[in-house]
Amino acid sequence: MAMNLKELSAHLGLSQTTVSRALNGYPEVGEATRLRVMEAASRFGYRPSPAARRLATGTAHALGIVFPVERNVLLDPLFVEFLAGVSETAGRNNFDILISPTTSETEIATYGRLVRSGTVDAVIISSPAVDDPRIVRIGALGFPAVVHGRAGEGLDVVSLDIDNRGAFLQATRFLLQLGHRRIALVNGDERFTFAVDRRAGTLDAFAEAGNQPSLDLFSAGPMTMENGYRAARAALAGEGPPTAFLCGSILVALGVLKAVAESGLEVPGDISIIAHDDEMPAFRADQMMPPLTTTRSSIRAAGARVAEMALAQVTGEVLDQPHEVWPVELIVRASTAPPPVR
Amino acid sequence: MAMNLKELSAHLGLSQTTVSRALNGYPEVGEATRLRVMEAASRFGYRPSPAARRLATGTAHALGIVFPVERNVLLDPLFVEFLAGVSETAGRNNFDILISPTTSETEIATYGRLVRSGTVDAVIISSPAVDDPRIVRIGALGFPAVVHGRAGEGLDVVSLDIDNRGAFLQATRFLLQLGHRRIALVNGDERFTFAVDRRAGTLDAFAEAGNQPSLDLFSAGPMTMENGYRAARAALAGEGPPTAFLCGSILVALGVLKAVAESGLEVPGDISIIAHDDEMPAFRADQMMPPLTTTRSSIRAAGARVAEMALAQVTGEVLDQPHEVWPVELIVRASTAPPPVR
DNA sequence: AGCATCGCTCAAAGCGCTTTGAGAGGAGCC
DNA sequence: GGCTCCTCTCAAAGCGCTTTGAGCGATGCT
Repeated sequence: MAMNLKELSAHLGLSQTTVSRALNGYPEVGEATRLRVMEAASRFGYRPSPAARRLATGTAHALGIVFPVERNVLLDPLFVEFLAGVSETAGRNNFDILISPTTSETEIATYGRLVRSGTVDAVIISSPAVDDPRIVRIGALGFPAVVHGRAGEGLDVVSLDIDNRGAFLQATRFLLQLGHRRIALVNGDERFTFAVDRRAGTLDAFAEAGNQPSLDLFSAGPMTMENGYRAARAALAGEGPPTAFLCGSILVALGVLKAVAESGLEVPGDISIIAHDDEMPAFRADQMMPPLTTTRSSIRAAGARVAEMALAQVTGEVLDQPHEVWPVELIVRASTAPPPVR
Repeated sequence: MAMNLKELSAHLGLSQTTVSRALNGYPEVGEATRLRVMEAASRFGYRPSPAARRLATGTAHALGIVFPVERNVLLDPLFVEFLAGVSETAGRNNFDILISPTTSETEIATYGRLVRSGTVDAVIISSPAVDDPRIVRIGALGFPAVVHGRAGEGLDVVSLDIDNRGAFLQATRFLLQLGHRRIALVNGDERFTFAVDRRAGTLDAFAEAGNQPSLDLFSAGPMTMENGYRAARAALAGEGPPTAFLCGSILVALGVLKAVAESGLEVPGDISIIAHDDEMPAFRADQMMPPLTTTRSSIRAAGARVAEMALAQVTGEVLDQPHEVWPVELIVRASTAPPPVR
């Protein structure tokens, strides 16, 4: 087994106190002593036992993410990318990441367990629903948490979200300016805040321009290719088909593209497409045919920042911005054009 | 804070020993006492502190997965699905899952840290490379580990793999029987064992039939749509284009489908496609157009079994099968047909 | 010189659990 | 009754760390 503190201090002829303090950067220990301790520690490959430290300090040095085993269909590739972001900062600060598997029904209980057992110091809540009971619960518990998405109004839970509403406002505004009127929205599941916000942004643009949105062209569901395909088929087959599609993700856009192609229509000649791009490396908007116009925001960077915000709370640091909202860029590529004249 | 053992036993008028034993199912405690203890524990919502238990027993009650922050491009959606499987069994046994973020260079060190610090009781190694140093290392350490994929010969590390070689043997055999001769393989990165095995299986089928494979049609790379598309474009543009494609994943097949469509060819009339299907719920082979012929194996089920194997090692259970290899089914759907006559 | 002050170090007391070794009481046997 | 043998329970000793409160020279001030 690895060396423990007792042995190390014995080797050094110092007390455990001094060694521990030297290693943890307490000011009470002399610089010369500290150096000597540090050197010996790395020479012997000493690593304090996390369990012991945890027990003694009550801090876990870990971030918790509850992993919804069944619901993940919605998020699959996005989740990994987000996780990668969280990982990056967590790793840099020597924090572990604990994934707690759970089913929807027991999800709240799982959070409670995580919180109370002291296995983690802070919790990250991703893709919150509207009035998400998880957030309400965590808020009530007063436990360090960061929501990736929009947290309810009154709750003082730290959150980071991208400006979904602004993004879809911009995107829709752009389509309207190009002359599109019949615009289809293939949204994510509207129980989630991000989807609600996107819908709102889309409507904002119509209101701003004084145009009537065609609500029959709005749909919501899991952000998969399959659903994009299905929604687009349905929209294109209806009377008064759309001339443009707004898609919740690149995956959805892929499905839409396919449906459009099958209908013998062309992008962007007949149909314009704008998708929201979370920057999944496996699905790059600029590599699609045609390269997609997108509203872009790195979900990975968001993950990294969310982790930072969580760590800040753990260390008692005060965030000057408890609710960050990141702006989203509209990147115009080749999937948008004025609607066909007829 | 939650109640601790001391308080609970005080309430019950029993010693900590007895309460602890009652809760952990030791035989020394009377049935009546046990019931009384259990009842009180759940009534007070008592949960033993993981940290304390960890320290006392030296067992972490957690499984470790090292999460390669950069390499994940290859695996994105697959990884989540696998993780979901691991989660299921881990959760059922009250094991936590620790994700340790790492970059390729420090990956081995990360494993070492995980192993030595006692943060986890077992480690899961996914998508091993040929002669993967991680496995060699873990094998040398004698630490409980399960490899998802093929573990090197001599190393006695428990592993679970699907029969990649057999799968591609079957698939290729099927294509050969249909009359295809120029068969393209769009493989995963051939540093990984699964990809090597698939290539081998493909060659096996050619050898078995006494045919020459067209190695110029074989390619390898990340299993993304993009790469599938690129590989297929290249293959179709060359002289002596293929009449069939073998794809490493559904994603790859999607890219191939697109390239085929762009070349004005039809599936399966002009081109047959078989893909390996890991059963990602977001990309269902039977929902594609046309529904894809696949070699199918649930990566999620594999994750669940891998976790079981890891737990077994932790509890000292002996696995009668330290190297499981799961058979893979060939599911014939609508993307395969005899090659066009000309 | 005498006092307070500072810098450095230490012994010891937890943190909340498991586990060892032992004891108390009852049953079973001669 | 006296003995052993179970059954059930307990006190106490860790697990490896942090942290409190104290001690002990050396330094600075009057």
